[in-house]
Amino acid sequence: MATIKDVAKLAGVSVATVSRVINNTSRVTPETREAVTKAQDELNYHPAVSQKFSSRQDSEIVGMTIADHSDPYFGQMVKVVDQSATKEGMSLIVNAGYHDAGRERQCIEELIQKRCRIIIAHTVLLRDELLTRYMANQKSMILINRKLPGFEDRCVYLDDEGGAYLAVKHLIQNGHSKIAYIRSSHQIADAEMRFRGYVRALEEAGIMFNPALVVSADPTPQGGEQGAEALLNLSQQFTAIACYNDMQAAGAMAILSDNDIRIPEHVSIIGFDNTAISRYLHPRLTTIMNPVSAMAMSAFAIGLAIIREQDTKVQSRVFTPTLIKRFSVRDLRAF
Amino acid sequence: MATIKDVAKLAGVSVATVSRVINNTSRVTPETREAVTKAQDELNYHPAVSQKFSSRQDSEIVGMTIADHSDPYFGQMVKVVDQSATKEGMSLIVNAGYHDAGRERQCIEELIQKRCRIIIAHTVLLRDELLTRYMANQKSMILINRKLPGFEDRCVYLDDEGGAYLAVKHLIQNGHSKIAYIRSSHQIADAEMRFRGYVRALEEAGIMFNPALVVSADPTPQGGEQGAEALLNLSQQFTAIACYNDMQAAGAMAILSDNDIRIPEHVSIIGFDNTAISRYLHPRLTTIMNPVSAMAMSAFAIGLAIIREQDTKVQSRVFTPTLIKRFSVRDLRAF
DNA sequence: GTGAAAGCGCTAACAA
DNA sequence: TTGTTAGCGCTTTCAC
Repeated sequence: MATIKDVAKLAGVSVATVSRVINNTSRVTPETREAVTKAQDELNYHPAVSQKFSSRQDSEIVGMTIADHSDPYFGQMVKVVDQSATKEGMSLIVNAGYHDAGRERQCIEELIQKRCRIIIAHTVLLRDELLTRYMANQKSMILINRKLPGFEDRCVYLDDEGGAYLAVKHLIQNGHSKIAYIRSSHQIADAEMRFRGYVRALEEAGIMFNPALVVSADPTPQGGEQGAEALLNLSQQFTAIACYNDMQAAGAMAILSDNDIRIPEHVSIIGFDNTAISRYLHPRLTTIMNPVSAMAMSAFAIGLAIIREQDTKVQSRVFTPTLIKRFSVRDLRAF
Repeated sequence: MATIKDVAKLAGVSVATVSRVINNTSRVTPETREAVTKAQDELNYHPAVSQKFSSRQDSEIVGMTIADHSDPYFGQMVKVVDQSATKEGMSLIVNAGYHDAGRERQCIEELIQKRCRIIIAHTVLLRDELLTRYMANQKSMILINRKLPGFEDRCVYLDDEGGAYLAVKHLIQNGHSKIAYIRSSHQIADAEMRFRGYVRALEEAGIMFNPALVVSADPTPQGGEQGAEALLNLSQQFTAIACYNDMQAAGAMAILSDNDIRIPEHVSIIGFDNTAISRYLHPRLTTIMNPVSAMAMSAFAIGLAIIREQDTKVQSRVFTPTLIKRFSVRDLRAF
């Protein structure tokens, strides 16, 4: 691989001059520029970015940690941050932890070692203590989907409890009272919060919480299938199922349909997240809007404000989920 | 941010020693190691990776370009490469071009500038000429989903034409002859190849190709909706629709269903790619398996073999799609 | 086992 | 406008 020296030699100029034409950081005669450019592509020269910033302080790269590249939920987040970063002339690196605490930590460590200017971390398995240390040292590190005591101004998250509450309340308002819940088997905060929202909605309506109506499964379509099967095997009565997320809802719907249980005629179902898929299920799935893109944008904006030393108060931190009515919930009161 | 110097000073040793304990590249007394480690986390020191490799030749990073982070199709690819890379102790950087030729080029350029050891490029808009130049200079650059003349040994791709042929042939074998096709509006090779497969299957069966039965749309659910609407408005007769991909099929199914057209009773439908979503549509979608993961693994393996100077002949390059029968195609001959 | 010092490829200050 | 040179933070010889 050719270096700046090679280019300089071939063009008959100094490395400084080459550097100048590359970054056009100062005036250069058309002839020298020409000579340099020519040498440059004759040698197929590509400046090594890592060196570019080694002499200076900064790096112009934003780092991000997510759980899983193949999960469209994160895909959406990454896309938004990527495009925002590009707009600011920064590049993006994203590391995935795949639901493993050790890897999650390594992801963050790697971003620090790569000297990212901004770090947006979706980390769910790291202990508060460790995370606190990272946050304290990385001034432009933002947490997404997590509320860390002492760093509220750098946390962006959804009101998960409120979202689930909204979902279940919607079912109740439609006359449902025997409401099953498929929760996420992952030991993470939002799983717990959503579950609490379910319980609160029930309590508020004076409906007895029945533990037998709650099953735990992976937050995936497969999980939804298993959850629905478990629910059917219980032979408990229920007229509706609330799910941890749309993926589970998709799986559950498939199983119900396989068993000739019609949605929403026989059983109503409600999801969470408003994943792209939810609009294309049959029937189109009623769900809770999770403004992932807006949250990701906000996280990036906060990070940017920090490194630009601008006011950071403008950005939203906690996001409110909203109900998206489609066709998977039946109004029992009408009959 | 603390540097290796700071650590050395605090630990009362030389930078060389610090470097040694960090990489444990040579024996060090337990006491010095202890002192260094202590200084290290007292200062919250994280070695700057970019510098680590600046003195040497290599970088231990693999780069990848894709079209869109939010597309699960690419998410799957990225995940596989990520995990393979991690297994080899390498890290991954991925850049997305978002269906823009300029950005696509920039993505590759960036990976080169970051000195990736292996580059896996999914690039569809770059001209052969330009790509040839990159391939010639980057010996461990692999193309995915593209066949570039002269570099066949570094191209991994699917037989798209064969896949679409398979899909349409399946419809024909089930007694269909009025078969509509929703093609991708993107000007890319695989869109063209899949379309050709459709035409060839028709021709081979002696069915007249009817241009009026072909509509063009985005390779997304929205595109599928538009495509299906267009098809319905044409008021042409058809008993089946073959789609460019599963996303389009999902959108098309929703529209048909909205119009009380039953699948597969009234209209059969077949997708392409076997995206996760396809199993959860109603009815479960018959589609063509696109072994993205296997292809991505193979691409990485080829890259790895190249930098390891190992035999590269072992890996598969062209992948064969297979039919996945589910419930969206009706057998007309049975009636 | 450890340190001094050269070198990696680049930028930026300072001279010319 | 251009060249010289110090320096960025790290690794790696080569002595000791």
